[in-house]
Amino acid sequence: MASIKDVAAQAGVSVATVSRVLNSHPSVSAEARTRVIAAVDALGYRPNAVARSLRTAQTRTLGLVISDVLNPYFTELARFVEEEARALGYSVIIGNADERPELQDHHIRTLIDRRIDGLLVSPADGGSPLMREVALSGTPMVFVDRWIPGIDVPVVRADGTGAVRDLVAHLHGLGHRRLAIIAGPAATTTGNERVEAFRDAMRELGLALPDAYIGQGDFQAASGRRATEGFLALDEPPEVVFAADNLMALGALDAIRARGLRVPGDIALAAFDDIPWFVHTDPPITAIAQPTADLARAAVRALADLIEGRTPQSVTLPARLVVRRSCGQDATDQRSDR
Amino acid sequence: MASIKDVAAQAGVSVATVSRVLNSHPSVSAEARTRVIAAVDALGYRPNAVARSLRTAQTRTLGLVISDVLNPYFTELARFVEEEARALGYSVIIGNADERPELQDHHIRTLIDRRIDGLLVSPADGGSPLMREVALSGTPMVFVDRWIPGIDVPVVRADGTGAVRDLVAHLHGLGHRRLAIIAGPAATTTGNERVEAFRDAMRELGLALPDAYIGQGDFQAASGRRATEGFLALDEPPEVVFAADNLMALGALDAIRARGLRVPGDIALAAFDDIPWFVHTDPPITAIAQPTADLARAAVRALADLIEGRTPQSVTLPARLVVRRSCGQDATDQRSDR
DNA sequence: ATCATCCCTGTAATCGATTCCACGGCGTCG
DNA sequence: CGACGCCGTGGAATCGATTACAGGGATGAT
Repeated sequence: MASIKDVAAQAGVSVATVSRVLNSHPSVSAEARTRVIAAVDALGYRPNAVARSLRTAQTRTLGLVISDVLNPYFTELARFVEEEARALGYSVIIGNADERPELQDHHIRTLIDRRIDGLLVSPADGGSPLMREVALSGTPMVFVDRWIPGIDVPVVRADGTGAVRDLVAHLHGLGHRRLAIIAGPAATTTGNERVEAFRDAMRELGLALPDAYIGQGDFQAASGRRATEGFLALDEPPEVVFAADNLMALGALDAIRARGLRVPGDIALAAFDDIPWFVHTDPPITAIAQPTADLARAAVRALADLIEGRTPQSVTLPARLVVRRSCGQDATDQRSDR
Repeated sequence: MASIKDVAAQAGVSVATVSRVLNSHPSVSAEARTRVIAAVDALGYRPNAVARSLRTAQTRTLGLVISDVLNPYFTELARFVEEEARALGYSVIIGNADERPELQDHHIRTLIDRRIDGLLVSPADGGSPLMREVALSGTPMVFVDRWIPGIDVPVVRADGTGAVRDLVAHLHGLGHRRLAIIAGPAATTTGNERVEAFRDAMRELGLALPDAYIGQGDFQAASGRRATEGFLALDEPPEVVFAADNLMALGALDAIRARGLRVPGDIALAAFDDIPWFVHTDPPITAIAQPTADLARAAVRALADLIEGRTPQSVTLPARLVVRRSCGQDATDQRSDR
């Protein structure tokens, strides 16, 4: 593979001149410039990004560590993150933590070793020593979706409290009183916040949230199934199951089906995180939709700001309720499907 | 960030010795080794992967260019690719081509510029000049899922002909005679092969595949919707729509719903590529499942073989039919759901 | 004509690793 | 006792870029 030296030789100039042309430095004569350009495409020369990174101490690469790529919400987030990053001239390396803290640490390690310019993280846990160390070390870092209290980096996330309140009101309006939730891991902010928002919204309507109606999940489908089986085995099972993410909702649906029950006839179902498939499930599932594309864009921009020395903004965008048929029909509550 | 020089100074040895310790070179005295190790973790030193890559001319990184991350099939593929690569000591950089050839080229460009050790590609088109050039240049490269005729690199893919034949037989057994297909782009191998397999299987049963029953899609949901609308507008619409991937099946389902028709009562639906959501759609969708994890593993291994100087294997694994309810009930044809 | 200035260019240092080569010390063998 | 070989070590070259610095030539001003 041709190097800058070969180009210099071919063009009859020094490597410095070649470098200047490539970086469109002003002080190069028109003649030298054309000769260099000719040599560059005669040789099919492409600058070695590794060498360039070593010298300039920047890689124009962002690291994105997400909790679970197979979760459509995160897939979509990753896709928009890459899109915005590309628009700003960055590449993205995605690390999939699979909701496993040690895997998350592994990815952070290798990303730092590769000297990525900044890190976008949706933490799978409450924060490892490594994560604190990285944040303290001055590596530009932004939390997206989930964050870690006590680590002082910008956070870009959706606020679901309003939408959860809307959801609970919707359920209440349909006559449901016994509402259960499948929570995410307590170590994640989204795990806690969604339960709290749910509890608060219920309290406002004078409903209690007994412990038996709080299932412990881990944002994976299997845990949604287990938690739902637990609910269904109660003497007085809930009338509604609200899953704190889409995969657990899928598991819940499995468990309900396995019992031979029907949604929403026998039990209602709702989920946090809306995804295209929810339109096509049987029945279509009522969900709380996050503005994923906007979150991704804001997160990348905050990180780029941090990297390039500007002042980054923490951003919180509202999530919104999307009513479908999985909680029952309600003539006063019709909305568009997507 | 501490460099090897700092470690050398701290340990009172030369950088050469530090490097030897880090690479577990044999000829280092036990004493020097312990001093170096002490210095390394006193300083929290981590080798700079960029510098190392420059010197050794290898990055221990693979590039994966896929046609569409939002397609659950490719998401899953990517996830298993990363898993296997990690097991072999490689990182993965994913480039999402979004079924756009120019974006695919962009990603190949930047990956090559970053000097990835090898490239895993599921081409979105029939092959750009760039792709041919890269293949010829000796960059280790492997095609996965789709491939490009005339470019001589190992191919890891699933063979769907058997499964398609099973599907057509299943449909025939249910009494369906007018079968339509939504094809993928003609520039992709999977786009063509699936149509050919379908046509052949139909011919074997004495069924014709009129041109009007071949819809042209691009593996995206919207095209599945359009093609299906076309079918439904025919004087004699098909009894079955077979979508060549899961997203087009989703679009087909949309179009069928929009017409107020029911699956499978009014029209049957089947898809290539099975995904977890197909169990939960209304109705559950009959699909052809690829052994995604095995494909991913085989592809990474072939690429690693190529990189490390062993002889790589092209691999073709069989896909299999998974019957659900979207084509109608058939007592003789019951299988487990997943 | 002389000198300062500006423009263009090249030489060389540098980034942080790896690795070839040479060298000093010590043990072994004849 | 001398030669040889081996082991551990350090110096320095190298990978492919960027960039500070210096120098040469042309130009303009005085």
